Amino acid sequence: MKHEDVFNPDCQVRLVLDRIGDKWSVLVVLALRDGPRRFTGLRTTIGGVTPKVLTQTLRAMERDGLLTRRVFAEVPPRVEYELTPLGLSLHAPIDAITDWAEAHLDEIVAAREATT
Amino acid sequence: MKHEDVFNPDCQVRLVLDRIGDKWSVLVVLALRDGPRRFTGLRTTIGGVTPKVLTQTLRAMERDGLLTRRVFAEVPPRVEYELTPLGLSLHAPIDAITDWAEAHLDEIVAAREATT
DNA sequence: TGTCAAGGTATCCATCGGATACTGGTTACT
DNA sequence: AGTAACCAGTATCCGATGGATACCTTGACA
Repeated sequence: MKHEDVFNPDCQVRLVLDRIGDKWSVLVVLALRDGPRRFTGLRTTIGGVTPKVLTQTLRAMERDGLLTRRVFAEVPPRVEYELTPLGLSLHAPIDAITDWAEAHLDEIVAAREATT
Repeated sequence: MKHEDVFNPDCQVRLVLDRIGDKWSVLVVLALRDGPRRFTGLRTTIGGVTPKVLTQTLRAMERDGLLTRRVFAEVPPRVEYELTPLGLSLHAPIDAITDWAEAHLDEIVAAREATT
């Protein structure tokens, strides 16, 4: 089964693309690259994300088995997020994209400004 | 400049990620893999996209230099979309993602259903 | 006269992302 | 005793965005 049927809206590869294509998931994976992080740490590291949306993103990624959420019964509360092996394996494709983005950034910016 | 500053909301890599992360752009690139296509061809090939959104996607990709739009002065009208070399170069990272998606699909679906 | 083709717009509505404010339990400080 | 701080989120509201549906144009043809 090659990805010819990616064009089918019910194709499950589409489900995965939508998750990866999510605005914040990629950044969460990058932020967790070097080990577990806490909610506020993620929030301040990833610039521009609001707590509501970060929570939604983390919950969705947890549902999909990309990361684990561990709650410590302490005060003040502590919650640690950590990538699962599945989540870690995302680094390869994500690196492919960020590398591409860095390599071709100027072309895109140039094209965009040419039509201004 | 490594992608440490991807976390900065003003980082331009983020701009590119948002474009790639767009729900339909990836599918457009895949649909144009084998050469130019016409609007209706894209529309029917890519399941579930409405004309308005497809137009928005194509216009944005054109602005960013990922594809060209060629209008033939005929009746009925003919418009062909074709990837630029820049757009073609996207296939490498996109393949990395779709391959990952196909490889880990069942894990994700299993995780998702485990919490149902 | 009416219909069809292709490549879109126009219009409307639902959903989602984002901004801001607030909560709760405990410990530390005054 | 009172109060501020800490952390991980909710609660609420609003504007932007995505999607569904209907419609437009022009020329050939029945």
